[in-house]
Amino acid sequence: MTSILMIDDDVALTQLVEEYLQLDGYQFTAVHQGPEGLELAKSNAFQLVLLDIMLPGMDGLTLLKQLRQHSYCPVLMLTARGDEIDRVVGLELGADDYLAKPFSPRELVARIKAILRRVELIQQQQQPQLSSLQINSLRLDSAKRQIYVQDNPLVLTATEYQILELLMRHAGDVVSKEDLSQLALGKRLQLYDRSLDMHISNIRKKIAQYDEAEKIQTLRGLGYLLLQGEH
Amino acid sequence: MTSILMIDDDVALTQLVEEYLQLDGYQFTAVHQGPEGLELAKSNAFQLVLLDIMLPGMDGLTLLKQLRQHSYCPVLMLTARGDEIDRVVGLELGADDYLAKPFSPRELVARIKAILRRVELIQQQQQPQLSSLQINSLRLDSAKRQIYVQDNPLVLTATEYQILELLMRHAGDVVSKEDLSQLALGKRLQLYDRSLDMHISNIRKKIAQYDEAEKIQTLRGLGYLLLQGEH
DNA sequence: GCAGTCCTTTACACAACCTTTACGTTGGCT
DNA sequence: AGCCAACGTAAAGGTTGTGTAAAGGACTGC
Repeated sequence: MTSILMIDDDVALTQLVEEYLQLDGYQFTAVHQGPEGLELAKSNAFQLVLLDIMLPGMDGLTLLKQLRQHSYCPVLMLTARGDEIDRVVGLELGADDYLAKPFSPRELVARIKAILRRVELIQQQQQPQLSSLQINSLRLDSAKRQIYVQDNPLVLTATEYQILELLMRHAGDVVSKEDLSQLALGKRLQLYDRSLDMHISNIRKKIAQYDEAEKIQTLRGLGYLLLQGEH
Repeated sequence: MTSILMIDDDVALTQLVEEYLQLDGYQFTAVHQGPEGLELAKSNAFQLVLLDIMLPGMDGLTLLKQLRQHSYCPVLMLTARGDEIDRVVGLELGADDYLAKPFSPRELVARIKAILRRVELIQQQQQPQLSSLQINSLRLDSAKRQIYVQDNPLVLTATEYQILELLMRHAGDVVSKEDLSQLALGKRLQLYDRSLDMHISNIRKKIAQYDEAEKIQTLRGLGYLLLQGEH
């Protein structure tokens, strides 16, 4: 059961959110005071915290800062103002995403799911994994931190290796650019940020040296995909 | 029981509407002051709000804006003028539909039903869904975001996938063009807007590559339909 | 300092995609 | 039958996301 904690002084809003999230099968708890919320969040009993920036008693950003001393529980920030500064500060303090009020329940649910999916991806990464993996003509040797194309070792930079390993470990599934950026580059994907595209381009070039057929597929608007099996 | 709130200072009109809506089995409440209406609407006790643009005490658009900070309760705007500007502003603020006064009670009821039906569709969308689904020779794998025709994977664009998934999840039911447009294209269907028709046409072509018999049926004036079972 | 390596940004080209236009067809209606 | 609105779809148009070369920074080791 996925439990979500909402810290917001707007009681009507928390009730609305509660209805929607329970429809989606989430366990929901709301508190309306900053200090109380901090205590609950620190308990690590929740998989996700929805945090209002404007709180009576304790500012949301302060709360987030204190929470981060104890817990890496994912946090989705909410704010009444479309305030860019809060946004930047919040993301720097370790918020996982940001949503401006007013928001639609649908949008909220979508953001929540995106965060939870990414957390799951990260946890998968951390679990003991196959140290060796063969995808078509690509072979991953994670002990040696080396990837081969038809037994030719690829000369990859650290970032390129991470991206390609991610794609290989999820071969057959689409991996979104947002996920790749957060997991391999360690930053959120910004509008007009092309650096991930460049890494993909470079990886493709290096693979093509040895195997013209082995391709990273592009799924426009969705992400990248390494096809499993025959093509 | 479906409850409808009407915010309009024209008492004669609210009484007229009350008669018609009660005939149709709706619970009806009318208030004639903006602030009072806002409070009631924020309570989320109503499934739909009929909102006059011209209000004493508080402008309808202002009211809508404030309501949207707390609630995504569907709103049908009413206005005395055939004012396009109000219309655009209102829809941007998140009104669900717009009706120019004077209107016929029949038209009003039709609009109300359309909104409620769509809200229900959206709520269905939000509920946990089967990740896999077979409709005749079509198979949906929503985890992989892929649809197969007789085990051949379809190459669909994001929009085409959304449309076909919607049709598959409501196989056996007619899905209106208005609903498809709002849910898959994210915009209201405009007069002479043929883009949805084009998407349907393209989807049909792609399905026909693999199965000539599998057809999306057209129900003239109603929408599209994917037939369940044998045809 | 300088060279080397790597990541990111910039800039432009291109391809994929969505929408509009235009014209043909269909089906319900009187 | 004849009309008209709704629909089918090819082709053109416009928009957006992606591919990639080249330049710009940041960092490291010498």
